[in-house]
Amino acid sequence: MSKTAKFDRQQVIDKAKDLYWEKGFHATSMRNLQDVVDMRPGSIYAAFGSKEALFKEALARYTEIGLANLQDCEQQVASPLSGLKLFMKNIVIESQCSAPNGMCMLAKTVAELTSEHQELLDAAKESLKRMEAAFAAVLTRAKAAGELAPDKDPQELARCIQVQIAGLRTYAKIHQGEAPLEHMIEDIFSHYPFH
Amino acid sequence: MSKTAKFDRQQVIDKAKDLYWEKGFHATSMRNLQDVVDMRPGSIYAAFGSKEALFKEALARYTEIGLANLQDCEQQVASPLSGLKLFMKNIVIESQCSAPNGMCMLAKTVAELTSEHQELLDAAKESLKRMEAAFAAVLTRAKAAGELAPDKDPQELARCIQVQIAGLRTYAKIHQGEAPLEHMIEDIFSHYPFH
DNA sequence: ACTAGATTTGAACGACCGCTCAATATAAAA
DNA sequence: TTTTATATTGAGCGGTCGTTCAAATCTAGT
Repeated sequence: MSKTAKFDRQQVIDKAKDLYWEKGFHATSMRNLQDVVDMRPGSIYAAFGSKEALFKEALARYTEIGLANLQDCEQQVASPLSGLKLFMKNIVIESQCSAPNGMCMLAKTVAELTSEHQELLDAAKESLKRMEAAFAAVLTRAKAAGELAPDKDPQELARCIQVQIAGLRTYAKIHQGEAPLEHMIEDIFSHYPFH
Repeated sequence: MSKTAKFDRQQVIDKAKDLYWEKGFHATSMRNLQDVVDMRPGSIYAAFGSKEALFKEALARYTEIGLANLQDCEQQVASPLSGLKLFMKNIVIESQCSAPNGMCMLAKTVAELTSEHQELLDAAKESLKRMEAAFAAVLTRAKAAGELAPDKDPQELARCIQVQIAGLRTYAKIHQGEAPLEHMIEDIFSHYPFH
């Protein structure tokens, strides 16, 4: 054998993810990335291949973390529906200031990119569909636990959640802390189509 | 006096608006713009000053058209609330294919830009607030016309409309024609907080 | 200690970026 | 017709972009 890579691949992807998330694909330059991950261009290209390929890994990592967060929320409160509510509050309210960007990185990517970067666009859409499927799974468990009326359709409600999250995060970004976000989230769960 | 400008300023702004709307601020180069407006760099800079200044005019023009569309919708159906519904269907469903980009240009801008372009960011946020105020005005008229119960708050409903539009346009972009958008819009108006 | 095979380095490439300006063209006023 | 003020042109500026690659460096196996 010989020399082994000395950087931590996951840490590098995490840092790249945060920078891409903050600035978007086009506004992030490879030189910006070189600075935050503290690697020289040759090493980055040897490890990841291209700006696009690294972005794709960042999207995958972002999705992985999002799905894990959803599961964590459900376990923390030990009830599917209130777990989902906690998840929404976390990403809509808390991540407004704590995250690199108040917007969802996946939604941001779908908004930013065109068919010029079809592969990345498709990856982002795919991840958003996986998130929606995870919401539907939570809602199915909520139904089984009696938290949700038997006539409710998890797919339809998951769709609603997805729309609300995208809408609320955009709204939060526009109104920077002046919107009654908590109340708006509570309202979603206490009225049609949930109740 | 002397020579007068031979290009149509409004036409140029409209074309610039469509390109910026399609590709976003960072992915649109001045050379792309030179091509679509058929002007040489010197003329563009003499007329508009900078890439940012032209973008700002594009945002203003986009907002102007959006507000005019809302008024048109209200007049077409001669009823404030169904006018608002028509407006939502137009921008969420029709503009998916007919417009340069399925997303709202203002929301796209708020998602894309950082404090590095604070002036443009603020202009986009301001325009979104003007749109919300216009929704509130329509809803106030709806209340006066008895289309809306007297205890409803136009401000709160306008906020809801804004959230739904941002959410639905994002959702539509992800699911490219596979989402029951018409039904989802009808649902908003036939349930809480509207009914 | 040496070697072999992998990683790391950073100068530099061609392309494109936003933008400028001296030169040229044009049309209204004299 | 000449003058004069403005509009238009496009080559090209300094800089940054994503990316490459020969050389230097490092470490596991001998």
